[in-house]
Amino acid sequence: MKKDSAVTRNSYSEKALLYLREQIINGNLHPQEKLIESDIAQALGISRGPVRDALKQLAVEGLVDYQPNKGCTVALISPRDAYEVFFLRGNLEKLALEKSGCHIGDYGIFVMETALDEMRAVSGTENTMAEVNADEKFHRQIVLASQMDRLVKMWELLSPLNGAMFLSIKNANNSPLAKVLDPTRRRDLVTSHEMILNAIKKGDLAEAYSQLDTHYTKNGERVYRLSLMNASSTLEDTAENSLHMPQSKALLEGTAE
Amino acid sequence: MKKDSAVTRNSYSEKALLYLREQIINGNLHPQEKLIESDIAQALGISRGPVRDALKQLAVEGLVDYQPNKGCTVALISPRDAYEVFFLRGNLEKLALEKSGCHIGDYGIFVMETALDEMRAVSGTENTMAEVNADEKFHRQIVLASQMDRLVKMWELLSPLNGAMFLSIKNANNSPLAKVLDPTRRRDLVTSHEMILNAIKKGDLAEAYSQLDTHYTKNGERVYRLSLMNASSTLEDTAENSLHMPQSKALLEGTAE
DNA sequence: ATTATTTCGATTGTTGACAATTTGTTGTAT
DNA sequence: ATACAACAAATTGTCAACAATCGAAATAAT
Repeated sequence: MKKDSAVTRNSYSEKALLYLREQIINGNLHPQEKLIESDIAQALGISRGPVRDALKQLAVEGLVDYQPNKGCTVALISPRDAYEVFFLRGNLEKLALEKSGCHIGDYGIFVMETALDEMRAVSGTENTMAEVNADEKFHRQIVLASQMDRLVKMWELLSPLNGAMFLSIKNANNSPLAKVLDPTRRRDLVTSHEMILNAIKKGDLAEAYSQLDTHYTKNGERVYRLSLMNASSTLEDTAENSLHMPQSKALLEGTAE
Repeated sequence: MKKDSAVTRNSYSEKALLYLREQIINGNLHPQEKLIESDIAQALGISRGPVRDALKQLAVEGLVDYQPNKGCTVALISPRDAYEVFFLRGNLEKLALEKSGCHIGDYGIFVMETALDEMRAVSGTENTMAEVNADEKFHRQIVLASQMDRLVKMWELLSPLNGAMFLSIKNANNSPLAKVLDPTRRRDLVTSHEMILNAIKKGDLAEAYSQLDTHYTKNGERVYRLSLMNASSTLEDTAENSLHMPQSKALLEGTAE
């Protein structure tokens, strides 16, 4: 009777949130597309209330733009945004490492290696959602080790956006140019995480900083290149869309060494 | 102010949000006190919908704890939480300074000096809310100079909690012990900000870092001492505090001026 | 033809009622 | 008395209808 697991027993608000978040991250809903509460509610077979809750949460996460009395649109993630998210995520993780003294603990290490295995497993497939989940599981351990609740919460707030950009990289891979880049990227996904983990295992804080920097810097550059392709191919975009990317070389220098 | 139209025409959700946030920060609502949607709605003369929205937002800000199907309580801010908020705020500002190359701009400097004047003005009074506002105005310029929207948003998310702790410091000043500490604190409020601003004016990034660190460290230690006092004095109030919202039948309308 | 004004449709903001869930209470059996 | 089940009260979650607002088409004015 009471066996219904926590997942099945989610509230409608939660269901709508998960549904919309996945739809956005998977690219089924396109940037700047209008999100109409009644339509979403009808599609999910629920009423507008829970949908409104979900949209507000998504607005906090930055996946959705909200304007009072005007409604929500799927957020258009500019190269600038992407840079910021990677920069913040990376630096939050560096702060977490500092706080934990670069000590994750046996269980944490175990989880990270499990996540690495998952990355290797999906490395050949097209299952981007699995990639995102593995990546998140890996990095989450770094943040959790800080034992700072607010830091974790803050980091989690950036995760959906991070996932969205993961996906946008994948979508760009449908273009011919990207096909070439893809294998490189997939290899990097595994190896760069391996190098991070190794540094942490050694307890080498400076090295871990450095690996985190290059990891997020690479991602930043990838998204930047992607945005260029998008800009040239599809979007006859408005000027504010293509905000110039900051110096992509020293993307994350921060307090490292 | 001149934003009269904007303020007056705020949505009920926004009004409820501002009202509740101020009530919590001012200490009129006590930690762990249950927040019952119907009561708040009735007190404000509106319905539960907007109140729910406000509570969800407050939960994101960390001023309120939310449990599904159980409702909201005013967040109990532990010394640990206080430490984390100061730590994060300080480090976000350091990141911002780094990004701006420690260059705030003429207007920014002007605003910061204005904020400093406000601090000096209220230095002798009991107007803690004014202190909070001035402090916020000062530090916000640092963050804005980074020109990183996400960073600003993230920093703003911490502001309500920061304000709440400001206030809790003040409340503790009602105790006899704190009376001694108070003048010191008020002097520090001005001087420590002066030192931060001077470092920034010189463009001395390292010095600014250092001043920010000591500033937030001092605040952290203050809140920590406060928590010790609270623990010893109000020992028995953990379990059953008052349950209902006392005053303010129509306090909501008071926003016009 | 262009600009200003009005109307109207679509969408969000708000509400009060109802359903589901949690919590406290009462009664019963051991 | 204690533990446990059924019930009752309080509170949150959801819904469908209504009101307020925005945007665009239609109309009028210059």
